[in-house]
Amino acid sequence: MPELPEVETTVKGLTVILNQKISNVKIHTPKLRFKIPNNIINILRNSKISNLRRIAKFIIIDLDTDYSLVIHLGMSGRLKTVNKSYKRIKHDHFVMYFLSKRILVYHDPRRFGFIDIVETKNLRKKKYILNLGVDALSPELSAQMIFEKISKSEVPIKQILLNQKLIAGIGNIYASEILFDSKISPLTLGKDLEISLIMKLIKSTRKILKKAVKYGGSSIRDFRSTDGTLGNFQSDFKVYNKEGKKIRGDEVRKIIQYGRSTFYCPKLQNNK
DNA sequence: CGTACGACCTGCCCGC
DNA sequence: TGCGGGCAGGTCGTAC
Repeated sequence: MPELPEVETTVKGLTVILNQKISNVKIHTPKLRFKIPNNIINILRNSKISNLRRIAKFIIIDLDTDYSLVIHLGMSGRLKTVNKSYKRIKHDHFVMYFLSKRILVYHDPRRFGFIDIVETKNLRKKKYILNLGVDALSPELSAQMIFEKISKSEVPIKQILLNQKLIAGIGNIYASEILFDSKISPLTLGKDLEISLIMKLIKSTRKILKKAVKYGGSSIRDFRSTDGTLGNFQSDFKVYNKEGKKIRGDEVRKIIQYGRSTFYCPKLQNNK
């Protein structure tokens, strides 16, 4: 998906609907990853958008009632905001119309994303939120805490970075980029990471993700923020999708870990 | 319990 | 040109 920076960029792009009143809602595809709740239309209609936020890779749209709309973009989900001239295209699954004539469209070819409506006070009790670890950009992310949680882990650090129960927000692209930046091999087992290396890893995590947010999300060549403009970070990938590229005398390699691609430089990423 | 892997989907790109 | 295979930003359920 959209990883943390793309979700953050999407949320920022949604400020155009802040305080706007929903006039109508259309569900064109009842089931995405999960079924869209039946009562969603009644709850959304005539309510106003009161707040927008991100929890890990989840988009939270708070209403001026007691409810919040939750959107996860899966692998290929996008939100676009358009004006009255909107023509529905393939994979536009869910559409919200505003009194202002602005329109919010959820578009998702693979339908791995989902849309939910929950009482705001119960949001943190939802399983998909409850199980999340500390946000990758939270100041509360500490090396000590991560060290304690992975000090017995036989799982390679690349896979650990993708575990949302530990650190939430990192996905497959930024995992490779973060490991390259911190000069840590993706193959290093959790139990073999000294605390000093974990500190380095956290530093790189903040550096890489903040930069990606600043540039408006990356990532994949066709990521667009809600107004349709492309993210700019793609030119900044050092290793992801760069198999064979030479970096300071080392060559980017592609390996498969747990069925997912990892890109890294074996000599540069030597944990020193 | 932690871990490993297939499943869920469509589209695109590559090689034959 | 067409077709089959493999791969793609994520996460969950199941089987050890």
